[in-house]
Amino acid sequence: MGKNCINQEIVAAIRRIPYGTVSSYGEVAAMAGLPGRARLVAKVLSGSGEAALPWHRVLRSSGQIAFAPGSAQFDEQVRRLQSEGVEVKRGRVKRDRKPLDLDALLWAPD
DNA sequence: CCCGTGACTCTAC
DNA sequence: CGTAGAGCCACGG
Repeated sequence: MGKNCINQEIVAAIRRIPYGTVSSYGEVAAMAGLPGRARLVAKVLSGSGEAALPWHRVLRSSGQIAFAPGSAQFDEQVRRLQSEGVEVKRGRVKRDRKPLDLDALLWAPD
């Protein structure tokens, strides 16, 4: 039953996302000990059907909502996020990304 | 076994 | 910003 077990890990990770904050599919996967399995997280989420699960706190790595703008699910997610005080603009949540410049790092004179 | 299909992500241009 | 390509994994035809 490894598959079901993995499922639980993912669900557990999603439950750990604090109120009023957001995470990404990739992050959730990593939290569940499954680095690189973002698509699996999406799969699990699409079939969980658990009302209590804070699925709305999971976004793309870009901060963009994964659903198509205007769709019922999109609207629902925006509503839930806003109700938690999360600011959503054009289907996207502001979140800071690592502005790491690997190129400059590698080419650094020393 | 190959192929298409996703609530995905990263790098390049 | 936007598009493309490649990588990723699980499932069903």
